[in-house]
Amino acid sequence: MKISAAELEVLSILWEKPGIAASDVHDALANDKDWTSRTVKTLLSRLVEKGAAVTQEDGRRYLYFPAVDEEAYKAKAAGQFIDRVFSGRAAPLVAYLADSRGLTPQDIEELEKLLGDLKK
Amino acid sequence: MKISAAELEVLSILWEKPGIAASDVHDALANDKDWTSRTVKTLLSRLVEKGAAVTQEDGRRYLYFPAVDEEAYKAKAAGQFIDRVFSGRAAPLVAYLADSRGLTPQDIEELEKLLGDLKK
DNA sequence: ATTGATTGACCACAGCTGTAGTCTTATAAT
DNA sequence: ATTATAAGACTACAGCTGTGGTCAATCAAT
Repeated sequence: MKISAAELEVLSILWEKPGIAASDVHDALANDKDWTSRTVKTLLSRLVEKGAAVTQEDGRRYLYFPAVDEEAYKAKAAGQFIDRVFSGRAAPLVAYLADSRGLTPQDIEELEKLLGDLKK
Repeated sequence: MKISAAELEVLSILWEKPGIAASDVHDALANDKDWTSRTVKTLLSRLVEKGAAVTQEDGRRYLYFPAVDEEAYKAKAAGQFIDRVFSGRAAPLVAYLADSRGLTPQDIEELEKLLGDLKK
C-alpha cells in the first residue's frame, strides 16, 4: 500500500472530512495545490484502486472515505522513514529537526511531557 | 536534488567510506541488498548525474565520493518528511514513533538530554 | 427543450525508479 | 598469447507519478 506524496495530500483531506465529494476535495486543496479538478479526481481514483479509499454513491457522484487508518499509516510511515534515512535510530532524527527547523518552545515542552510519560 | 530510496542506500555507503570503488560498494551492500553489481553501478551513475556524488579516476576504474553533505541532506529530508506527513509538527512524529516502535530507554535518555540542551 | 457545466470513465505522456542486459575495452591468469 | 573476467558506457523496459485531456451522460438553468 504505497501512497505517493500527491496521493497523501488527498488522503489527508479524506481523513479530515470523510465522505466528501471530489469537487469538495478540490476546493479543500485549492489553497495549497494548484491542481485542476481532473488531477484531483485522478488521485482519488488511484487511492481507490490502491484500496486506500472507498466510495459510496450519492446520486450521480461519489463520496469518498478513507480506507486506511490515519494513526496506523502515519506510524508506519514514520518507522519506514527512520529506517530509510536514520538507520532506525529515532533520537538523531529529533536532533536534526532541532537543528534544521528549530523546534518551538511549545514543541520542546510537548516532547518533554511525552518523554516523561514514556518513562513510566 | 531528489534522491530515491535505492540511491540513498548507495549514497550512505559513500558517506561511510568516501573514495570507494563500485565493486566495493556492491560488497558493502551485499548483506542487505540483493542487487547485482550492474544495478549498483547504475545507481552510482545516477547519483553522479544528479550531482550527489563525484568520481575520481583510479586506473581503469572510478572511486566514488559523496558530493552532498550528510548532515544537511538528512536535516532537509527530515523537514520534508514532517511537512508531508505531519503537517510540519515534530512532536506528533515522536509520539507516533514511541507508539509504533517503542523508543528504547536509551533513546529516551538521549532525547531528554537533547531537550535539556535545547532549552538553554 | 436547449444548453452549459459537472461527473465519472477512460486515455495520455514524459520523467523517475528499480532492476538489470549488452558491448567494448582492458587486465589478470594461465 | 589466449582467454575469462571486470570496468565503465550505453541501452532497456515496465511500473509508478505528476499532471492533466477527452468523451459520453446527466443535471441545472434558462
